[in-house]
Amino acid sequence: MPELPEVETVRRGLEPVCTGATILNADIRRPDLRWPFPNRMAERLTGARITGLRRRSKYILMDLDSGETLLIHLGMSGRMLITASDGRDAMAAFFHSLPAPEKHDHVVLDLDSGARIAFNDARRFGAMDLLTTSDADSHKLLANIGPEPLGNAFDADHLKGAFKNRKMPIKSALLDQRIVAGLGNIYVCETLFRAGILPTTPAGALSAGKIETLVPIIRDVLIEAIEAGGSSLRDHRQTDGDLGYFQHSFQVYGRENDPCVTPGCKAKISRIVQSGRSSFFCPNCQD
DNA sequence: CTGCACGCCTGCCCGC
DNA sequence: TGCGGGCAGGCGTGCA
Repeated sequence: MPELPEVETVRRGLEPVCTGATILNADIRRPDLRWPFPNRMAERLTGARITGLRRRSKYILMDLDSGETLLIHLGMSGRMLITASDGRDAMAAFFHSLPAPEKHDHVVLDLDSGARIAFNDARRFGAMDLLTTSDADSHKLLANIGPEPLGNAFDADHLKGAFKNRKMPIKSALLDQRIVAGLGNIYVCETLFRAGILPTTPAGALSAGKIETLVPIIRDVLIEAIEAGGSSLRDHRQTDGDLGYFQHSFQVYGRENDPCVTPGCKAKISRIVQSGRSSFFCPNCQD
């Protein structure tokens, strides 16, 4: 599932073919994803030049020279597929060479670079919106998101404040986007394993020392996953269609009943359900 | 305010 | 081989 590292990987894949390119055609192939598309989205995208691609939490922000920003959320199964970015003459590419849209290609952008960007999302938990670039941070979906875990605003003091007096299990707290941006189920499980913290521990019960170790562990887990090109599981693919491979590095996620990777630990990985989501942990290494 | 259940949506995988 | 059910889960909504 696209969490922060996968979204960052997609952003990095899109950047070289998008930045500086003009959208020649926008094909909106259904009226909605999770929510209806904004009014006249195709018209507002057509002719706009892409000035940059940013990421905020799990959202991709495509800035346009029209003064608007296309907000993209991949949801659970969303992918951005790039095809035909081979430098051929753009018009020839349009009329002769681009592949037909595939199933679940809901929005297809043709760029003057000859690239075709297809937003493909089987489950349609994804979303798109167009917002005024200067107001992007106050957009409803972005306004209440916490600090970027790889940024300077994320530190132990921030977490201590967020966790204080909270009875919510640490698993849920780290999934709460208002506390820290971009973490999903996979990386929270991996983080808590590395930190030696049981997912059921009330956030407010964590010692200052544990919270201090949590910060660099969260950063390391995310950075390693970004460097590995994002994980994939069943749905997520990188922009070129290849599967990511951080999935091979999971130490607990998806490993129920498998042996713990800690040398000398003979325990098996457990799975419990918290707030309807699976938590994987080692009952011996985490407490 | 807090914490949690629910629904959205489809594909995949398992068991029969 | 086909089919039903469970599961995956980000995130907004609504409830206690």
